[in-house]
Amino acid sequence: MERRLTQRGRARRTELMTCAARLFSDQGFHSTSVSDIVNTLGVGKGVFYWYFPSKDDLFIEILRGAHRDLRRRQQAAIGDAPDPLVRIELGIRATMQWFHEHRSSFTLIQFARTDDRFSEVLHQNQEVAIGDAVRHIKDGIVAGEIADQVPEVLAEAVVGVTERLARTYLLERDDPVTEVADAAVAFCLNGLRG
Amino acid sequence: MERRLTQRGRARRTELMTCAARLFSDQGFHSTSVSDIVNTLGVGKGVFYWYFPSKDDLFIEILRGAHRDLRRRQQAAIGDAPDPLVRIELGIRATMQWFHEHRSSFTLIQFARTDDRFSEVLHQNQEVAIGDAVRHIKDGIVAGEIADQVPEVLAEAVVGVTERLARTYLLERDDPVTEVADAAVAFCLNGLRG
Amino acid sequence: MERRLTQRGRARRTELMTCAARLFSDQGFHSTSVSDIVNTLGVGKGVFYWYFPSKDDLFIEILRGAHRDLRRRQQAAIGDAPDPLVRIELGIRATMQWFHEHRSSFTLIQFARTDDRFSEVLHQNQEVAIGDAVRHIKDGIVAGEIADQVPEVLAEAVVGVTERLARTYLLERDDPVTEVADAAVAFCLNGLRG
Amino acid sequence: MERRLTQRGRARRTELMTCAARLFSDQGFHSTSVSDIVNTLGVGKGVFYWYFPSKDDLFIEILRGAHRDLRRRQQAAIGDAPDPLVRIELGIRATMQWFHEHRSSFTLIQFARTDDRFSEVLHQNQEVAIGDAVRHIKDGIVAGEIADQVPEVLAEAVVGVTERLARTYLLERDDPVTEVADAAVAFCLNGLRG
DNA sequence: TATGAATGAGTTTTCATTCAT
DNA sequence: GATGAATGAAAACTCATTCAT
Repeated sequence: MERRLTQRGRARRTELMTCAARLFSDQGFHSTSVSDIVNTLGVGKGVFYWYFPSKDDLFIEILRGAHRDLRRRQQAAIGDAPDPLVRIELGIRATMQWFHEHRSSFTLIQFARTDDRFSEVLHQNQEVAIGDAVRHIKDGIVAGEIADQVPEVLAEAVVGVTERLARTYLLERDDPVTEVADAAVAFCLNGLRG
Repeated sequence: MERRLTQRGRARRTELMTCAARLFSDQGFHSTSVSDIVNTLGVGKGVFYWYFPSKDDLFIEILRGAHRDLRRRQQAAIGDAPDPLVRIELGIRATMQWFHEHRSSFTLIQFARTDDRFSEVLHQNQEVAIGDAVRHIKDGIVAGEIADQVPEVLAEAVVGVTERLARTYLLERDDPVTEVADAAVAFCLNGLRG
Repeated sequence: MERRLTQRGRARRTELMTCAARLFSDQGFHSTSVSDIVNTLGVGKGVFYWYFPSKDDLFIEILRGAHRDLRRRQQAAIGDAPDPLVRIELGIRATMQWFHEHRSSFTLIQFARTDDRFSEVLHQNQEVAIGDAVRHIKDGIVAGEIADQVPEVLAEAVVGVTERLARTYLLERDDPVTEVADAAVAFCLNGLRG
Repeated sequence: MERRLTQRGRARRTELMTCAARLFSDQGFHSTSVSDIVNTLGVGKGVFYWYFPSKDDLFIEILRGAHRDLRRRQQAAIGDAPDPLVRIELGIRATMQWFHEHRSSFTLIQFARTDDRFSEVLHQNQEVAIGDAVRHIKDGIVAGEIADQVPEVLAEAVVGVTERLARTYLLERDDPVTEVADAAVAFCLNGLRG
């Protein structure tokens, strides 16, 4: 039941999502109750169900928002750079930067993968993301800059490196983003060139 | 409170762990209740708590067991191969093979990362695993076969590729292990050589 | 987490306390489950935990309330009677009367003493009660009406007599309060005079 | 089903009772499980049910034993002293001494009073104890040494003082027995003389 | 006698969701 | 729009007791 919200209503909604995202990533989705969320904001429980049909739906919206944001960032960074390898490099760097600025979203995405109810949502987004990378890789193969391997697999590998380094060095430690990005780019470009 | 278990007791315990691991990975940790586990085995609820102090503890034991097993497999595969790059390749292949045979454990590990109560356990094991890889990489650098980069970072990258490809192609799809392993090895060795 | 209760909420809360107190004293604390309480009132189980964080907390509140009430009664009865022995007599009589009207509270207090989780609460209150009596006794000693013994010990003795007679004759039998009070007063005043 | 026990069997039984009594008084009856008891002794659970039909029965036996022991002590102390007041004094002192040496039993008795399943057992014993005291008091009244009041009530008062002082000064604090006994005796004899 | 294994009803507590006001 | 109250199924865990060996 799509609600038509007033100005103030939209603010409330956003407030709820931000607060929930923080709690989810701090304490985990399961350990955060709807009560926790509304208590943190100091509002009644009805408020929550006025804006969201369920806790799951809220989480899904958060996920969708995060992915939308990340993708926007990647596209903005890549712009219209002509060289495929450069596009990939810019994509990796933008991703790192975004993970760095949105640690909590990162955690949420990791969790969502482990729960069937949410992994579905991720898949859609993942496919888009991988699809983007695949296009650049295909271009690179055509241009002879990238080894002639299955592009999807190469894309997955790049994503694997990026996420892993992000988790280890940006989340668990707090290393400088540029250095981590440098390392990811170096490893990936070598991996791609073959 | 360490219990002295009989032959039969040890069997039960193992039975519980196996059953729980399967359920956890099929339905998720939170969606699997202790009742589910004991009902699946057709035993009373007390049985569970005779062997494990809590659901969390059981899970932790499962995690520990899985990591122990994986590591044994890696070490067995690597044997005493002299060349660092070969060692790494053998490690990657063994890991892929193990992930393929123990999909459920793989899922559990992914989940464990998202919950503070369990991630701690993983960290200890991860450090061991990364440590293993780092040693080979250092050897490779000395031998001039691997680019002179921070060994830990390279190790993380290799693990990132391996896990990502395993998840996408072994779990979500059901592709042939050798091919997936080939791809991972190719990408990683290129990435390492720099 | 202090809740802001409405008129109706406060009524429910009181209802729960009254009902629980009765059940606890009739069947014992351990033999009364939270289910018993909510079923008796014909409400859902969540109601209980909306008003009290735990069964233990509820019991502690009941204890606190009882003691507060008893003390008010004693102070009202004593008023500003000038003579120390008279004050003590009025205190004993008020206590007897209160025990008579609140048999259930009496039972609860007896039980609370046997459990470490609750005895602590009692101690605080007991100290207040003994403190009251001690003051009168000191006055009595100064006035030469009471033997020059350790006031605290005398106070404890008076309390011992009062509680014991209350239990035996008011709870177990159902003797007339005034007679029991007369007996307690007589014995105590003689004991005090020395 | 009365068991005929071997020498060793009787020892085991006693061992169980002693151990249980200590645990019950330390942690409370309800908080001590049969498992706690057998684990403390390092034996299997079957042992318990070989010697006792149930946890309740064990507790009742402990209570009976304690009272039997206390009474023996009182009678031994009183001996054949001719004067009623002296007999009472000796009884009080013996009781204090016993409470001092058997704090744990004291705690158990207090608890037993709050549970219908056990209070019955106590009542039988209490009546015996009060009966003893009543006899002395009647003698004292006849001899003109004690005020002409209802003997049962006076006996209860004496018991009330004794138990209260024992609890406060022997259990909660750890005051010297003789002094506490002196105080109890003084207060009671004055109370009785009228 | 003794042990470890098993039972299962029962307990406290949580929490997503709904409802009356 | 918003609140506090209420629901009730379900979860984790306990424990006196019984049983097979």
